[in-house]
Amino acid sequence: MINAFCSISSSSPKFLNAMINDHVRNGRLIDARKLFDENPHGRNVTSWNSMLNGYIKNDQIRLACQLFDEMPERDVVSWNTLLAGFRRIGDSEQVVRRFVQMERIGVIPTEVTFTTVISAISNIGFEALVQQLHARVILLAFSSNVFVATALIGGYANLGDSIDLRIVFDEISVKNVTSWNALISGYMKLGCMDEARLAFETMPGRNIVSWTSLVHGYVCNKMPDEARCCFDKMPERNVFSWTVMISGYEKNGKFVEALELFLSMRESGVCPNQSTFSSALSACAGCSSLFIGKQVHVGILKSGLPLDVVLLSSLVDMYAKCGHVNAAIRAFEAMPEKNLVSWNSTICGFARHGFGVKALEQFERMKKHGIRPDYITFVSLLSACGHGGFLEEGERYFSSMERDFGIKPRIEHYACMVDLYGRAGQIDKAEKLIREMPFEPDVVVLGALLAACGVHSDLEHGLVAAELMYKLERDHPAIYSLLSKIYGDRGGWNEVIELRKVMKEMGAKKQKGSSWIQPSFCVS
DNA sequence: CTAGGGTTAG
Repeated sequence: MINAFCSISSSSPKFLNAMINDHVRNGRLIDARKLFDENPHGRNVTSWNSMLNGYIKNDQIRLACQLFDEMPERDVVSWNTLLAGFRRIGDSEQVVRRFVQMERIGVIPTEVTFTTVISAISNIGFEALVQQLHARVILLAFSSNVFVATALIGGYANLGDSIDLRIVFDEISVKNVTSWNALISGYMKLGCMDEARLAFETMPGRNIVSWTSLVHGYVCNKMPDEARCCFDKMPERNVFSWTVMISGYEKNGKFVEALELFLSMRESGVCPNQSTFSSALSACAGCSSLFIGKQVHVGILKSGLPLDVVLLSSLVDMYAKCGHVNAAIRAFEAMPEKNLVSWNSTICGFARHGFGVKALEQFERMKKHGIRPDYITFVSLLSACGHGGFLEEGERYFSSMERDFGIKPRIEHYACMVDLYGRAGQIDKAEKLIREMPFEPDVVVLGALLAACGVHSDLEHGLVAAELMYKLERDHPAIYSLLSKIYGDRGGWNEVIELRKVMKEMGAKKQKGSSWIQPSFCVS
């Protein structure tokens, strides 16, 4: 009896494959491989495919590639599986490359192939391929396939094409909740609020993802109150829904609301994950709440979640922004692997708390570690130079960013430079920079110039700056407070009185400085 | 045996 069983298991590919799949489903990769190796004669393409899938589902893409190369024969499923593997790790380039390769050697793609490729390129970079793949989908009569069409909805959403988005959706012969959800997300991404709402209301059945997509859509369209209203109506919430709403408040600058909601989540019994904690830390960073930030930190440690790079960088950033620069550095040093973001956070932390020299030193360390700076690094560096009064260093960094690092200065960088020149009293240089920069000056740039004119009581340039600012934002308080300061300095009291009157009429008020009051609740 | 929708630091 036992012998009979053994002979079936080793000679029947069907049975062998079922066993391999069972192992893979339960994460027993080693057992699957052992079974696979022990039955060299009972294997067919499907066994190889199952093994390939096993590596991919267990995030062993390298081993998967190795196995793929060893395969004696490959069918379209082998290719589809490999493509899915690259998509899984977000390697769109490999997906496209392998897809082209497979076509070249004459493997006929299936609906699965298109679903995988289209959804992989929807992320970024190959958007132009969406229409071309769509054309092939039409020719092969795959348009009505719900999987293919759902992937195409995402593709057209990325292209900003709400018309084709709808056409693709209408082509689906049997729509399901996933395709409706893709439609909602797509419309929301393009800012088509009414269409998204209508789709949500008319769809036959909603699930938790539909609700979460709607909430997320409101968040992305800067409507946090609408989002909350929808969030409150949800029949059930999971960690995704909570995280979307918490990070939504955070992204819209409603930091206290974000933290209050984080507290409610803890009371609800739903466990936060790395994203949730990360968003909570950002909210603490946003409102400089060191008190809550520390408690969130403890919560992370107590949760036992793996500390990934994203989470640890949020932690560094929180401490840096809350002014606890030492803790930021300690958290940074404790990171097993550091990335650009965590380096940036430390440089930014030094810069904004007046440790200009340390910010520059940290930048040098970062370069020694072989990390390439990005535009954010330079914003921090230039602002460090501004706060420290390092005019020459600032000029040097500014000119090196494009020359040595290929980073085109953005308007933020020009604003830093205007600030730098302005503080040094070189208002003409600041003005020249503004005239020559390839952007229209914005409120930040003009604000820096106005501030400089105020500090140095430069009436002539101050008036010009104020006039420009007036065109952008006629009731910007900086205009009036700074002009009145300049006139006041020079004893032009009639002008000051006149200005005060105008300010009163417009309701402009001098911006008040205030300290951050810690919200008086606790997060355990 | 292979496929689609919702979160993530500066």
